[in-house]
Amino acid sequence: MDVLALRYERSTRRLRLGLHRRTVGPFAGELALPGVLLRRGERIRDAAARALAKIDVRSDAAGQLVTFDEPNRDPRGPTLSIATWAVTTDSGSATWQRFDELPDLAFDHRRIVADCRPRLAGMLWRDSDFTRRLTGDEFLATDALALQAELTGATPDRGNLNRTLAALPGLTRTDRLASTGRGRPGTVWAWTP
Amino acid sequence: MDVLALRYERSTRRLRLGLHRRTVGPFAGELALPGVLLRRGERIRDAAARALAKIDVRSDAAGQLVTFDEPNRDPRGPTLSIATWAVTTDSGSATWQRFDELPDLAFDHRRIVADCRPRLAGMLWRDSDFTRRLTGDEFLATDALALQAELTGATPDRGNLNRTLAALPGLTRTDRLASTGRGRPGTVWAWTP
DNA sequence: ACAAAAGTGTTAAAATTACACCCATGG
DNA sequence: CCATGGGTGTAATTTTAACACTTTTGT
Repeated sequence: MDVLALRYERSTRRLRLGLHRRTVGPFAGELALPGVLLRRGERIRDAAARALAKIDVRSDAAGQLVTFDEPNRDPRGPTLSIATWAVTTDSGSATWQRFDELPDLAFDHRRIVADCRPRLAGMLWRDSDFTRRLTGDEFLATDALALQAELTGATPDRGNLNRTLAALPGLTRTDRLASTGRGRPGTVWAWTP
Repeated sequence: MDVLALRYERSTRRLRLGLHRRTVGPFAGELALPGVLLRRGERIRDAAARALAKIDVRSDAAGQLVTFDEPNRDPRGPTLSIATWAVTTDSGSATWQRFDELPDLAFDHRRIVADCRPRLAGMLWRDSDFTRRLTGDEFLATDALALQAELTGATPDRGNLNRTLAALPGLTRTDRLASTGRGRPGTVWAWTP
């Protein structure tokens, strides 16, 4: 069970993946996705929470992405890996890296990330739970832009994204503005419930 | 590990799911998806083959759908279930039932099928491996129509489906016709490689 | 006034859907 | 010649994408 722990850093407008430096076992000293072996009868969600504890991060939710079953992925022997996502606001003890600046990772974790990134990108704006956790309760269109850019690797059109936001159920634009320094201040978007 | 074993019956133009009557354990006597417990280090594909052996069916390929982890799904204790699909032409020793005429099933298998059916429907025409196994090397547009109807529960528009087929890479319409009895004979579609 | 940042408007292209109409075969 | 099944044509609708233009702020 490996977790893609995501954290959106509002100040820098970067989306980062939480990595964990291994201390033991194979690939000791290298960075890896936080992961644990699934205990018999354990729920995926609980295992994800255990994995996140490795980087001192809390997150109450996680969703499953895919299951990898290549027998050679772990030199200790063949194991399944269920890849899951989680979103957090804690920075914990993790090393946080952007998707576009990923260092080498232990096991087949680069492959896992490469495989899961487009899935996460596809969930943005479509999976409201996922989306809302990433954006937080309130955000600016620029944050939305940054999130999509970080996930997909390409900056979307501002105008089109504004319309996407306007069409999202549960999301409304407030009449408040937020200034970031220079330039025209942006409108604050807020989730309803 | 549970397998949704699919079989397209050309003569009746029905898509059927292979079910297995349990002889032991909980739910003995009831119908269930063929499944096995994943052995340590076993590949999903191999486990699926073992499961299919329960209904005396061979199939060289399978793909994963989702993983279910509800702890109460099996009265023997909490177990994960990776749902996978497989397509076969053998009838084996299974009970074959249409999606729309599913009897009660053991465990949470009805839920699994309900959850996976739309996923399978979404794979049709998009996942060429899956699609090709269902249709066989050659088929008529009517078979395509039947497949989509059986998977989605609604008959699509014939004209639109014809165009969908025409746009599929690797698929070509031959100049051969096939008569089914009464009515105008249909054109044979064939996969290239 | 100008550059930077945010937002609106308009249009083009593509995909989805719906439906009317024409063709080929068996009785 | 007509019912049945198969196929083509056309148009409306919606989605996605692209790009030009306007507004608001700080310096």
